Amino acid sequence: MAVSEQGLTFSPEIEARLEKAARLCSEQGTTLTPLRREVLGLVLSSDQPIGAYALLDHLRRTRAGAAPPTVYRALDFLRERGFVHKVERLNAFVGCPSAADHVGHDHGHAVQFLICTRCGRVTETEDEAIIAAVAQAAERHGFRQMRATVEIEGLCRACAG
Amino acid sequence: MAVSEQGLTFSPEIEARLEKAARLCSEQGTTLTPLRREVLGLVLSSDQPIGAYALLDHLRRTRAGAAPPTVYRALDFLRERGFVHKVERLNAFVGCPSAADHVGHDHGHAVQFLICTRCGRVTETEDEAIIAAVAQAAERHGFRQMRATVEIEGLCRACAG
DNA sequence: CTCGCTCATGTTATAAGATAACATGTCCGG
DNA sequence: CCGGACATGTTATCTTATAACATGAGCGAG
Ligand SMILES: [Zn+2]
Ligand SMILES: [Zn+2]
Ligand SMILES: [Zn+2]
Ligand SMILES: [Zn+2]
Repeated sequence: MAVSEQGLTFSPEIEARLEKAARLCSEQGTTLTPLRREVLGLVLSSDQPIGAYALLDHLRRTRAGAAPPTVYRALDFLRERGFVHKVERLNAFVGCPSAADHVGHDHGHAVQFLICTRCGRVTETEDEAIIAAVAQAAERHGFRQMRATVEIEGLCRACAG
Repeated sequence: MAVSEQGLTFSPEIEARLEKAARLCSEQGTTLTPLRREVLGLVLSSDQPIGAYALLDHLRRTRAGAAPPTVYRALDFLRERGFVHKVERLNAFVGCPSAADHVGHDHGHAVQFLICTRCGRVTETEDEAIIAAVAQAAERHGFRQMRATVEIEGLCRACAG
């Protein structure tokens, strides 16, 4: 992405997603501020999960005063709205490919990640069979499930050869 | 647990599990050293997942020189042998209730945790339906799965009331 | 016996991830 | 003009984890 007076500029596809996110936010009465927009753009521009401090390094190109709370607060906002997910195994963040579909309601409780340990790429899925199996297992234990973290590690098709 | 000249002493049930673990180690040609034994005992004595630095605090009662690597190395050893698992959501460690069953081969790739967000207790399960659903989802994506982290959060039977 | 290897641990330092607490500034309605 | 809501700035600290190098016990080859 490029640096301009207005902050970072991203690829056309990502700019389009940012526009959409901005629209969704204003429909909810919230704001995708320039800071939040930049953080989301950076996450979406990464082809791998990106850590908070890597985001911070990028942010500092345009925002001298950026500090950890700067990026964590933006990430909190974006995660609450389902634009971004955290991959627990990696302590890193990915953009949600279907953020527009579930409009502002975080589906993070029903998502699974496929993490390639070779190329580092992460694929998001929403697998009904896994969701059902998890719900049943929880029920069988008398457990009132709120959310589930499902992160599958291995080799992606390309890397498995 | 009590502190003696020999290090920490645990409850009889836990001492029995430590004995068993020691036997399993020596069958594999490894050693459950006093340090590793203490760390395992501390993990088993906790009714909740315990963090590395909490373990470290306990350890220092008997080992003045204990430092982060002391506990992380012991945990690495114990995890490799399946005596201990890490709960990723909590960055904390739990004892494996079935460590003796799978003798030295870490089943951590096929385990699920039920985490109660109220009382903090964690239950380990090995649910075939979840394992199968995860394997199928991976396969459908052309993904060669190595392991899966499945951590379910909610309220346990007691806490759900 | 002693050299050199392996393994376990000690020791020091730092990296990496996350949050607490308080300050500042903008916007907007009353 | 005041006061509250919200976003961000700022400083400090906390938690989690690893890197890198040092020490020392135990053991087998020669
Ligand atoms: Zn998503
Ligand atoms: Zn790959
Ligand atoms: Zn287990
Ligand atoms: Zn509970």
